Amino acid sequence: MKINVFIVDDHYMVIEGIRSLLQNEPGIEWMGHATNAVSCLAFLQNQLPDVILMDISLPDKSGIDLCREVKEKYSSVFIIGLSTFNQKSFIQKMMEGGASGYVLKNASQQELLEAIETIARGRTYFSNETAQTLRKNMETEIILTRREKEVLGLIAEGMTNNEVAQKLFISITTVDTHRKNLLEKFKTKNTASLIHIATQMKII
Amino acid sequence: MKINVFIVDDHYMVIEGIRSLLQNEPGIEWMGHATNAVSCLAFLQNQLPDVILMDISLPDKSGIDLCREVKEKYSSVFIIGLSTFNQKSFIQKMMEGGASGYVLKNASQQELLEAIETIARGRTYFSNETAQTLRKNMETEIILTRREKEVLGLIAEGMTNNEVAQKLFISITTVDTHRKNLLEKFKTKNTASLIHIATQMKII
DNA sequence: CCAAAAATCATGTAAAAAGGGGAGATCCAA
DNA sequence: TTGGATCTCCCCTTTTTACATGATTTTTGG
Repeated sequence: MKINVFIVDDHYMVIEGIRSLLQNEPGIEWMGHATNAVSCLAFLQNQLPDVILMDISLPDKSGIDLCREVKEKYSSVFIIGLSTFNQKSFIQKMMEGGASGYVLKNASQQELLEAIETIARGRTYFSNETAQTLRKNMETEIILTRREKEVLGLIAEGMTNNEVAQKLFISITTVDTHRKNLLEKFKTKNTASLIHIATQMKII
Repeated sequence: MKINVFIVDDHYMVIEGIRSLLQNEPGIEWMGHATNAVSCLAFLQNQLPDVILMDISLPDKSGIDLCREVKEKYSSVFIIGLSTFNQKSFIQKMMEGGASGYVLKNASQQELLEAIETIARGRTYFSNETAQTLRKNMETEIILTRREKEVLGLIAEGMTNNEVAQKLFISITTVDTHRKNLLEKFKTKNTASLIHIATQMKII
């Protein structure tokens, strides 16, 4: 029995690339593609693939959210995260959202096939580099609370504690506490490196 | 006469995607691909394409450097920058490196063809979004001096003025001056937003 | 419902950055 | 050779952060 594959990605070239890579594979049936979250969900109302290849960045919604949504509604589909970024925070989030694996866009045909076949069997798959990244950063994952993310974002925009406090209708000392906790979580000693790291990690 | 096209990109799927998009085009001859700068240069020693589609991020060398190098050696080839990032700094640098245009990876088949054909005729081409970005930021290009970049990098690492001064064997007040000038150039009012913007622009 | 996590607020001191203004030395290109 | 850009240095004041320590109130997940 063939594995029905669907892809969600806003990059035409990637869609074409994957289609081309999978076209002549006897074990795989290409069901089609979507370039955004909405049309993906629309498609799923009529047809259910076995495996969805899903980009983490989509125009209308993050792949992470879409992943969660799809898994809630259709728990039987298996999702493979797809991205050019080999970054822990994304992988982690995608997995939390219910993905079964993660493949980088520079994956070879073989790797891609392996991922699809492994995941269609209900197992998990990570491309080599990804697995490495996961292991390496597993213990250094930084989890922020909603409020901390909010404060961090405003600080990155150049706001002072005072301004953030006014914006969020809280005390300056509270903002200061959040800031301290952020410095603590990121193991940094000042705002400059905090913002630098957080920006690189695409948290802000 | 057919336009000979070559592609340099470390993402297999993108290569396949473009190949698939161009395969049945009568006016275009697919010459092959390279996944890194070295093999690209090796290829060019034997054969010279009319147009090279070049990713800005390659494993061994930045596309910007490769672009410059290729144009120096083979001034007759036209280069199209290829990227998922619609960011001014990249586009600008790629153009300075001698590229004739810039296309985003979510370009449609039509857009891609248009770009190749336009550029093969010696003209320049920008995808819609790209052109917009270019215009929008044309006047806001930020040029830093060597010393400023150096100081900026150290600040991003979490160093204080004092620490930077010791590291660079200069006075604290000098570092302070550089910092002030950086804030001025970036039109920011504190270090947090300075680092945020600079990091996003990949200056650090 | 209850414990844990998150968000809130406070006081006080020390350190660092922001903002303003001024100025000499060097190097490079027109 | 001269003017512009860059790098260097200094003083002073105010604002903002960093660090230490402690505590109360919501939220939230099991």
